[in-house]
Amino acid sequence: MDSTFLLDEATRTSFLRYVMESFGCSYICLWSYQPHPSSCLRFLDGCYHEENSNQPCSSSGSLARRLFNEYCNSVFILENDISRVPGEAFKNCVSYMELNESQIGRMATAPAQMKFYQEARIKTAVFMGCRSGEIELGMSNPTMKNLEMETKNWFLEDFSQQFSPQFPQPADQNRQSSSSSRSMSMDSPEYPQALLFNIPNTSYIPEPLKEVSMEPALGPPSTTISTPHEQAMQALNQIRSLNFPSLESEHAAMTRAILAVISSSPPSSSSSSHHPPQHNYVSAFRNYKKPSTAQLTASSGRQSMLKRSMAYFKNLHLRRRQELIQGSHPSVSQLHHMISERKRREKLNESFHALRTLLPPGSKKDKASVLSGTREYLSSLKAQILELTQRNQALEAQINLKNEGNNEGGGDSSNERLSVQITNASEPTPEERNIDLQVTVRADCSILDLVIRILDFLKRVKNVSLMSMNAETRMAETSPINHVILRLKIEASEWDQSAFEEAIRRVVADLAV
Amino acid sequence: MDSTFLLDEATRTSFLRYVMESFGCSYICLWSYQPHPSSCLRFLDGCYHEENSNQPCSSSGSLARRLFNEYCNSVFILENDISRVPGEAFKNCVSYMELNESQIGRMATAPAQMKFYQEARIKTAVFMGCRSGEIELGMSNPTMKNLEMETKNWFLEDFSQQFSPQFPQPADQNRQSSSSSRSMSMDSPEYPQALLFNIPNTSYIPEPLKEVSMEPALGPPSTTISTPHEQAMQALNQIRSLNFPSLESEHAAMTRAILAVISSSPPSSSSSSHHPPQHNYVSAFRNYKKPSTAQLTASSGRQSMLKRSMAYFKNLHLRRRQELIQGSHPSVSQLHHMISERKRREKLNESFHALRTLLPPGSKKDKASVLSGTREYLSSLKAQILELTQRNQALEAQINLKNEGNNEGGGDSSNERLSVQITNASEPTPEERNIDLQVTVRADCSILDLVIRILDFLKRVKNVSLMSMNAETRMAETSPINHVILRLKIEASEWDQSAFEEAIRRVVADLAV
DNA sequence: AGGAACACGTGACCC
DNA sequence: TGGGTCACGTGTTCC
Repeated sequence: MDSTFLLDEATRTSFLRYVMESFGCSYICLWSYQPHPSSCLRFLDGCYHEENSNQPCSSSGSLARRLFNEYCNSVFILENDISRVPGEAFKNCVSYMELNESQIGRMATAPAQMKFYQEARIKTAVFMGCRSGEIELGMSNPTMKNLEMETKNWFLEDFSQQFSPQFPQPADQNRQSSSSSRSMSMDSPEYPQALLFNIPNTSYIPEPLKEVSMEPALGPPSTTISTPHEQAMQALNQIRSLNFPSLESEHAAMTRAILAVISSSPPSSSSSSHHPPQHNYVSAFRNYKKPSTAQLTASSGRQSMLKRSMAYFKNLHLRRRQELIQGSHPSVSQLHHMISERKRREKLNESFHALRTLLPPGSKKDKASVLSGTREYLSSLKAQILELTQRNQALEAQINLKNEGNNEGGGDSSNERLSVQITNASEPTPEERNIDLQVTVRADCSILDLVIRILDFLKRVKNVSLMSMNAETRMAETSPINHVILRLKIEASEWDQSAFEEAIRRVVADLAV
Repeated sequence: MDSTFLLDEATRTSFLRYVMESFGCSYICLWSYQPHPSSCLRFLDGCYHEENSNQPCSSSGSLARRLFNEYCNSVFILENDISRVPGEAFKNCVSYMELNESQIGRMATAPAQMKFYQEARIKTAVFMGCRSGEIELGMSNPTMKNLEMETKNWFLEDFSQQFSPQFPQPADQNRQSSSSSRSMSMDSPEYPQALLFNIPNTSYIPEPLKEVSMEPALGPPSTTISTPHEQAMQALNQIRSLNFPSLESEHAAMTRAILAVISSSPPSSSSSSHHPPQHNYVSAFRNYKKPSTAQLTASSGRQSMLKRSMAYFKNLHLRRRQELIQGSHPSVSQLHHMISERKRREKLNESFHALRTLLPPGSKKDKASVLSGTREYLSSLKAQILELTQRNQALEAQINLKNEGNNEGGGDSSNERLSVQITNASEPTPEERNIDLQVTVRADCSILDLVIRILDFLKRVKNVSLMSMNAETRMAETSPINHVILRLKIEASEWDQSAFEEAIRRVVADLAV
């Protein structure tokens, strides 16, 4: 959820307002952590939406709104020994913390804050902590089912923590403590319309839907419903399927809505620029796969979050309906699954990105190319290593024993008295090649003679010149080891390596006793 | 489609029968290419399903069935100059070839074949060529829309060819030649039920559906329908949605059906073993991700094809409905998209497999691990290379310029052509000392000669033995620099170093021009 | 337009 | 039985 804090101001405000309207919560606040003077949380962004029904809306802004503004101007010093909100979720790194009415009354400390909660009739408040600070949202209505899942799906990021947060509950509470934090008092049944207070009346409902939107007027209570939860859900669904009779229409409406909200660049009042069904949603949705400007703040920037929101909303209605059919289990399970899958994908993509940074630059950026490119690159590296190691072995053999016959038994791999090896010192070209000729004689012969023989022989061979050479005698337990390495340049178009090797072998054969 | 030929007999037979029933075609034949005696196509597998309606079904099998069997026993020699079916699609590597009634009458050559076509009232025949042979299927009903796409989706594999096959059409034809091979004569309107002749009656319809299957009896002709295509489609959809009232039911029914067919191991008559809703579908669907037995015949084995079929059928109904809404274009486009995506995925997975073979064995097999493992491995290889190269450089530097500053200034400190230096390699003792003899010749002489001279001289000197030596030619701007370093052991109590040096100098003097 | 590439949500499967 | 992995079909964006 840190990415919410990282959004630019316009997008963030729009996003928050949209989230608020979608959830039907009364207010939403971003509390930003600021270490400067002393560790504290300060208001970063947020808004409050008033119930326009039963409130004696005074001249300029209601009392609740004034209290909200005052609350927002408060600063919350973080202290270790006091449990208060906001602050508690941030301090303890609790990603989700849901409080009921009595709890918020107990944990609120600022005077304006407490008065605001009462005046706005806040029944449930949620505090979500992250590295950047804390997100607070509250609602004055019966909470949605699985509010935790819904909010987490919006704000997401580290979902690896457990689902039922064990935040430090205030010890005393006389209400029902039904182990699940979703427990909610349903004693004051509000009008279900208030749940989505903004959807039916605001003007961003697409035109073709307005005619039919009010037709089936909230059918009779009907059909015995058991739990309050199901009641709420039923009401919610009725509202949704009431305003959006068909699936496609709802998708279109949602899409248009979020686009209208998002693409309004100035974060001014929420009631302007309502007619853009012209497809100018260029602001936040282009640059689909171009995070090339080295931004990449979190693993998923704003685009990811916005697109995620879109997709989420598209499927919300479907999931809701299915939820009604077979209880809440598949939904929470599904959401869990969905989020896990997202995580998996993100992980995989990160790996892809990481991998491609290791590849030689200039290669294609697409996923398949990364894979095949990696394959080639890997084999080339392996070949290079092979070449280097054997070259290194030659050099090391040459130097190691420069000092003295030092180490253990082995020495060379073979136990023959005479060993002649030829390796390519560099990539051979048709008309020229550099080779390393390595001769090892395990016998008590004079290395002087050995070298002279070889050099004499080389002198008689045409087109072969000596680039450099190296010779030494190393003492082993049985017999001294005479080791000669010569780098030769062959300037011949045709080159019989095995014949050359055999010739060398004959030249020095009788020295190997 | 070669994979169809590669299935084991039981699965293949079941699969073919299922395809046949799904498409509502009358018969289906696999013609296998056999080069042995002479290039020919022979019957490999297939079956014929009779219209059970208006045929005077004689004692044991109808006339059409006997003709079909005779047709299957025919052998089709492949000849270059004759266009006949089967054979034409295989010869020309045409992956899809759709013939109408008059065309099959013209291109059929075997007598039994021709009679069978007539007797069974085959209106459309499709021949699909592949490397293994040819797949033929025919139907006596108005063909489905986009038959080509449907069949290709079943048999798939190389779909990269163009969509409208330009197979060698028989030159003469007096019917409508409407450019698209989908054109079909609709002059004999059959009962729409015949399209899926088997579904409503066969016994593998799951029980809970049978009660409702006949309820809404094929509503009135109603609702002005324009083209024959739409007419057929509408009928088809009515049938489908008539027998399977809900989507989920259809999915379940399809699943159960294909499982029942597939899991019957003996390929006997199609009416046995009908009650296995017990989940024993172990035969073809386990080993979901274990092609580890080095089989992997084609890029997609039997499991892939079967699962593909399942998924296809699940979505068929949906696509049909959508097809009705917005014409045929999105369907063909969608299918294309789908298949391309499949190809892309297969490619990616192949890359994954290939990559994982390059990784050090014993690492995890899962995709993310392959990626991250590759990342580590790659960095480790890179580090190894870096280490090796700089070790190499160090070694080479150590060898090359054992002693003095060679590089920047003007090569060696002295500008003489010949330089002979002697330094103590270790602390000399009275009776033995190790010295480094360093000879540098700035002239275009042969380093070979230089070394030989020195060694020859050393050989003649008593009490001096060669421990190790090193020689190389380095290119400088003016003339090449020949550099020889020898470590000598002197076993003499008295040692005149300057005399020795002078002797060396004389030995190589004339080489320094 | 039309292919290529990607991300998404979902069903299935294995441990 | 749930977390993790995979493949699938689809929507979307870029070229």
